[in-house]
Amino acid sequence: MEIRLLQYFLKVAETQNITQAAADLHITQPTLSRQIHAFEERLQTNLFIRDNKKLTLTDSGRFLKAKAEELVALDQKTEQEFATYQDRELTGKVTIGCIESDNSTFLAKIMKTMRKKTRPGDL
Amino acid sequence: MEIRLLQYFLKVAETQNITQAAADLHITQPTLSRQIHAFEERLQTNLFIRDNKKLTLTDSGRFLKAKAEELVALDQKTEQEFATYQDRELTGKVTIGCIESDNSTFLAKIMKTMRKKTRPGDL
DNA sequence: TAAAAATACTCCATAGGTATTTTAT
DNA sequence: ATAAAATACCTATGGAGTATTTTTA
Repeated sequence: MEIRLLQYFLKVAETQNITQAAADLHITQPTLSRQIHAFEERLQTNLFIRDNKKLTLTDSGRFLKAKAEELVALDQKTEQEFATYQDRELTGKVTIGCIESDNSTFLAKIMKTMRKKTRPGDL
Repeated sequence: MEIRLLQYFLKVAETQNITQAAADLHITQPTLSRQIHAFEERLQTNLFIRDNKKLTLTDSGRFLKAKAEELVALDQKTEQEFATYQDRELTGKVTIGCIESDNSTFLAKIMKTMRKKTRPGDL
C-alpha cells in the first residue's frame, strides 16, 4: 500500500471533490480520477459513493480513512524526525573571524538574519 | 517516503548483503544497489558503511531502521485489516437450490471442499 | 582470484498530462 | 447549461533487467 495513494485518497475524502483535491495535490483532475479508480480496483472495493455532485465515503472508505491517516502521519513524522536527526550533524560551534572594517556591520546584519532563521540556542 | 524503499532498506539491513537481499526481494542485484544509492542520495545521508565485504548500518541507518520497521509493519497491518474488513461483505447466508439428482452428491463434495477453504463459522 | 557491489546501457510499466466526452443537477 | 467526473490517448519519469566492469578480502 503506497503512501502516495493514501495521500491522494485522504485529500479526496477531505474535499469530497476530485477537481479540488487534484488542485491541492498539484496534479490534474484526470490523473487523480484515474489513480482513485485504480486504487479501488486494486482493493476490490468502492471507497466512494459518487452522487449528489460530491463523493461520500463508503463504509470501507471510512474504515480505510482512519488507517490511512495513521499511516500518512507516521510517514511524515518519520521523514521529519529523520531530517531533524540528520540536523544534529550541523549543530555545534560556529566560529567566524573578521578584521575591523565595514564588514563588521555587514556581518552583524547577516548574523541577525541567521539568528531568526535558526534555533535561538544555536547562536 | 515510499514503503517500497523502506522494505528494500530493511532487507539490506537484515542480510547485510545486497545480492542476498535482492534475491529475497525477487529483484536483481543492480536494481537494488541503485535503489539504495538513490535513497541515500534523496536522504542526503549514508545509511550503510560498505566495508569488510558486508554492509553495516551507520548511526543514521540504525535510526531509520527503527522507524522503517514501525511504518512497514503498520502498512502491512493496514492492508491485512482492510482485507479482513472487506471479507465481511462475503459473509452471511448462502442459499443454494438444487433438484434431486447426481448433482446432490457433487454439490456435497464441493461444499465439503469450500468448508475447508473458508472459516468454519461461515457455513 | 573469486566473491559481491557498482556502472552502463536498455526497456517498459505506469504516473502524469492534454483534449474531449459523459454525467448529473 | 454548467460544472465536475470519466474516458481516450499520449508523454515521460524512473523502476527494473542484462551485460559488464570495478572493487576488496
